[in-house]
Amino acid sequence: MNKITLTKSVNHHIAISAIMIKRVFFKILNDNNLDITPEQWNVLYYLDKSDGMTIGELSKVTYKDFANTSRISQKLELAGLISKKRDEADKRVFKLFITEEGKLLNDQLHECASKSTNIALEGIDEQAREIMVKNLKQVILNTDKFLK
Amino acid sequence: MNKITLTKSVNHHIAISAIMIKRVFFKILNDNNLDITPEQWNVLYYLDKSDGMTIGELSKVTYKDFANTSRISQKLELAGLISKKRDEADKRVFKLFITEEGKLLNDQLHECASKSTNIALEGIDEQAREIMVKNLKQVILNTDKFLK
DNA sequence: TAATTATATTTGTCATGACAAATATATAAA
DNA sequence: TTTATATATTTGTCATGACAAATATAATTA
Repeated sequence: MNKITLTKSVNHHIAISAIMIKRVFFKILNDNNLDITPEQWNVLYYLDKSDGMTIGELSKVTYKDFANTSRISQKLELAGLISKKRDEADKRVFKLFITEEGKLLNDQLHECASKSTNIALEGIDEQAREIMVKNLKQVILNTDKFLK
Repeated sequence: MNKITLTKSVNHHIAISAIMIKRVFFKILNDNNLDITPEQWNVLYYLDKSDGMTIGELSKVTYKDFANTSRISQKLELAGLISKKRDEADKRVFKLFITEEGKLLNDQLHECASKSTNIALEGIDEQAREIMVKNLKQVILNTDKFLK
């Protein structure tokens, strides 16, 4: 039987890279006394771009399930970074809005994200980065298709 | 201020790819009625290659902390897939050994891992895969250095 | 209209990741 | 030798991810 070799496996290196990048981001957030997680930032990021998204819409763009997005939103609301409003037309739906405080924090978080990108990608030139994104998009497409 | 654009961010695509790949692997495990997680497999994988590793050694190679490795090992032991033996020379240390049952399962898991690789990397040729691994290794190196 | 089905969100449970604190044993220093 | 320090592992807590079940409201069908 053919055994996988992790030291050569793309999948494995993606997994480890993801963990390490998250750890770096965590550390930077911590060093800046920002009490928020990368996942929570993700939600802030999208709301800052298009305010009023629903939990469901956010779930799709963040590739998380409803349950997690729901809980992350609860925490952000509790922290005063977003507000939840029930949709009048469809009362099942919640729309989420970023608060002023959320916007301020979001700007700081962009700085942190930028820093962690610089750290992670040091020594990898622009062209190589673009190719990485292209191939990773392909991976996401492939896996998405399989899971449908 | 310069804001990040997630649709172009390498970091972001690594994170999403990692989640999606794990989900695919999970599904394949499930479809094959294999009651194990990708992380647990990771430990089995290493023990199958070099039996008798300690929790600490495993932590290093799997990029997890001692706490998680400890708990993952507990579950594997409970499932009869590995056994833990205290080191005679240094009684703080536990050495882990894969059982026959663990070896059998490990072979099946290699099949599943192979399947999920094929799914994730469809349409990406061998050369591109090698470049991906090379660049991801660089990311791991960079982040590792920063976290030291 | 009443019953059924679909959709949006929430809650519960378990595994994992981060991190701090606790425990046990080794090693080094006074 | 006693004390202090370092190392290996475990346990506790909280956030997140997967997944199933529950709840509320809409939309569809009989």
